[in-house]
Formats: sequence, structure tokens, C-alpha cells
Amino acid sequence: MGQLYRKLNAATAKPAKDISVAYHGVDILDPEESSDAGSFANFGDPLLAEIRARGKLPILAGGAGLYIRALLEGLDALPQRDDQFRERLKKRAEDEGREILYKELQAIDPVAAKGIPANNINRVTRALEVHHLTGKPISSFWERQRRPPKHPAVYIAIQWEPEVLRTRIRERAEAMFPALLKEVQSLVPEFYLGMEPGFRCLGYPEAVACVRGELQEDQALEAMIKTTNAYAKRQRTWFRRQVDAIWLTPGDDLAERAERAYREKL
RNA sequence: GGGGGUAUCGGUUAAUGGCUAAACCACUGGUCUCCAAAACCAGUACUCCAGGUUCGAAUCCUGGUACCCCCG
Repeated sequence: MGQLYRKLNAATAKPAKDISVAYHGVDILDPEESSDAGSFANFGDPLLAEIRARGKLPILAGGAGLYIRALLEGLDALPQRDDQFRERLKKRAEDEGREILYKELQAIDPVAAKGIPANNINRVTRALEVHHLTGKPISSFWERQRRPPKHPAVYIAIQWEPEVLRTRIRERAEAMFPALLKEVQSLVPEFYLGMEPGFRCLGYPEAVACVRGELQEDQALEAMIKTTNAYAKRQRTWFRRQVDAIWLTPGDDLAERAERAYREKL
């Protein structure tokens, strides 16, 4: 996710430059460009086909479950995001409260309203947006018959002991933080406001707040650790419940076991 | 040794002597079809201890304990 963005290197865990694997999808957006699951899928779909055609095995590495699903399974034919419309809704939600938007959704699309929590402003917004753009309720696009995945794949996830994972996340954040601060200082406020889409990536909002003097360094670091832990938890839930992942334990020969799992499954 | 203050979920705090002790964060589980490194839902868990006053105590009183501050 963060790896998509140019200039944001310190906290995005990009692959080392001298690595012997061909990487794609790194440094393809500027921080002011927004990304979404649909455009990610559009980017990756031909790429996967092309790599396969060369007889190579593509590997998707990352934890944004929705992006991976969008790429491997495809999305329904929903329209792309409309940022202007979203801005308007956001403003209305701030001025009049989010309940207004949900009431609107209930009026336009009771089916969708039933499936979307009233407080989930993101999904309520999306549903209203689709209606705005197409004149049709988003639920009318939901008529999805189970289609075969566009790209056959095995999901492989690593199951860490909770305490070990916690420690690794802390150490990772601590290791990244000094460079992250320096990087953000060199970008904000001179070149960026720090509110652009790229700066939504883990650790960046905290570093921006620190550069602006809103947080002490140690507070920012702790906040970054916090959000990273929360993210890891969401990942765990996603790969546990949303997809049929194979869970491997660290300490084994991961590469070997992953390959075996892959052969068994396909 | 003397004086004062504080004590409520893991953390920070809320509750005129009166509903089932609350909120936020953390933690655990979960939701998910285009901002997802997002947004959201649910759950666990607390009145320092022992007495007393009272119909009724987190709240008032006594003693103890722990921590903080001041004086020696």
C-alpha cells in the first residue's frame, strides 16, 4: 500500500534495491495521488497475466486484503470514486451529522442501508456515491453470482505468537522512526501539507503531527506502534475469516513450506 | 518521627449518599466489493483492605495499607 508511493520510503518497507526478484507496483504514485482497490486491480491484472505468460510465478506480498481480493477475484462493475462528491458529503456529515447521510441512504437504497452500519461513514459514502454516479442503488450491483477467481492463488499467512508479533511491531517502528521523521521533515511543509493520500500510510500521520509540533517524538512513536498493532489485528481477522488462507508458523522453512502448500493446493 | 494529599477496569478519568458504577484508549473477537496501512460493530474487566454510620456508601466516619508532597 505505502509501497505504491514515491518519496515515502522510511516507513513503507519497500524491497531493497539490490534484491534479485523483479518487483512491480513500487513507486508508481505520487503522495498527492489517491489509490483505491479498483485501480490497483486494474494495474495488477494485466501484469499478473503477463508474468504468467512468461512462465513465471507471481507473488503478491502485502496485507491489504481488499486490494488482493480486488485483484484476484475482481470487483463488481461499480463506478470509480468521485472525490468532489465525497468532499461534499464529508462536509455535510460534519455540518449536519452522519445520521443525515444514512437517512438519505435508507431512502435511496433500503437494501444497502440494511447491510451497511449507520456509523460506517466510508461505506455509507460509497453507497451514496454510486447512486449519485449511476442513478442506481449500489445494492443493484450486488447481485453477484459467485464467479470463478480471475487468478488462481493460494493465500499464505504467517501466524506469530501474539507477544512475538507485538515485539516485532515495536522494534520495526522504532527502527523506522528516526528516518521517518527525517523524511517527513524534508517533505512537510515545504512540498506537501502532510494530508495528501500518501500520508495516510501507517506512521505518517503520527510523524506529520510530530513535525507540526502537535506530538512529542515519543508520543508519535507510541501512536505509530498503536496503529500498526491495530492494523495487524485487522489483517489477522481478514485472512482468518475472509479468505481461505494457509497459516504457517515462523521457525519452519517458510519458503519450502509455502511452495509445498502451493503445489498441494493447485 | 510529624503534617497534608491521593487510592475506581490493564492505562487515563467520570459518577448532588439513591437506577444494573460510566467514557475514552488498550486488549480480545468480528464486519467488509473501489480512501482498506480505512471505517465500523461487539465483548472481557474496576470501587485498596477491615470495620462503622445509614433504609441505602465509590461517595460520610474510624483504623490499616500503598503511593505522592511538605516539615524534621
